[in-house]
Amino acid sequence: MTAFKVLPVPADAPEPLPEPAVGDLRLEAVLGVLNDPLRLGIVRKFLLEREEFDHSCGWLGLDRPKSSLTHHFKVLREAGVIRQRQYGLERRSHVRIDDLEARFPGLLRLVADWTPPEPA
Amino acid sequence: MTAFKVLPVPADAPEPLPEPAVGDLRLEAVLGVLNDPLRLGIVRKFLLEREEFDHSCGWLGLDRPKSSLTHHFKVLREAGVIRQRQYGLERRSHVRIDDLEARFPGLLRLVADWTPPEPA
DNA sequence: CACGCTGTACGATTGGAGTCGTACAAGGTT
DNA sequence: AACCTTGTACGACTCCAATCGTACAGCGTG
Repeated sequence: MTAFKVLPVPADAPEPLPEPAVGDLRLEAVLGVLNDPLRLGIVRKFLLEREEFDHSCGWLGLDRPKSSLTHHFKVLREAGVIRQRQYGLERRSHVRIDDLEARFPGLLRLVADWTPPEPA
Repeated sequence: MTAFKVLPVPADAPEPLPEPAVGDLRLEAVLGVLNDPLRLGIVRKFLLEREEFDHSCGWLGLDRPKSSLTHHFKVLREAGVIRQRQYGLERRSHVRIDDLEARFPGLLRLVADWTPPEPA
């Protein structure tokens, strides 16, 4: 039913970092977090190009300082859009596809179909 | 096909106020405008309780100063969420259901199903 | 024409979010 | 242990958006 690839979570995976429960997801919070082209691009790339279990912050290859990326990933996690786990050095993330699809069906489709604005 | 009631526009209706064309609607702009509980409530009420052709600003019965409401309606219009026409004294608005459904299918369903946060 | 009504325009204030530098913590590697 | 790598924490700065008061414009009615 879900149009996006959901990868299995290893049994020995670390606990996710603090995040809102599915029932606590708020539409206005999710939308308020997806109004930024940078974050929209992050979520979109996670949806379209996911191959392994999940990806570290640097996998995106964004040309921004690390402290900026930390900020955006934290914002996405606290709104309930992504889940983060600590794997040794790296903090890997993935989109909470099932949760978002359950609460806001169709929303991720819009994000995946989003076209970034002209860089010019 | 559209799940929302679309009322016909009278032939003698005034021209709409300046607004983005359908093709120019931007997801990040629309989401960025719907991240506010007040505006989310406005659009939701327009979707659920629409009976006449369209409604004036005061129809909502919101307990806010007029200058605040003017601001929010303008923001919604400039993002392409609502269309506004000047009818003599009143400026009446309606949600651009067809346009939004064409560009971002399913988005209005999420807004209509939205539950306002606890006022407590 | 004078008044009332709807809504705009403008400006001031406020709070919050994005951006990023620097310093630091924690795990891995050799 | 020394070092590298990944990412956090904190703080400062800037900028934008929300809020709203006041003054005004436009239309309709008596």
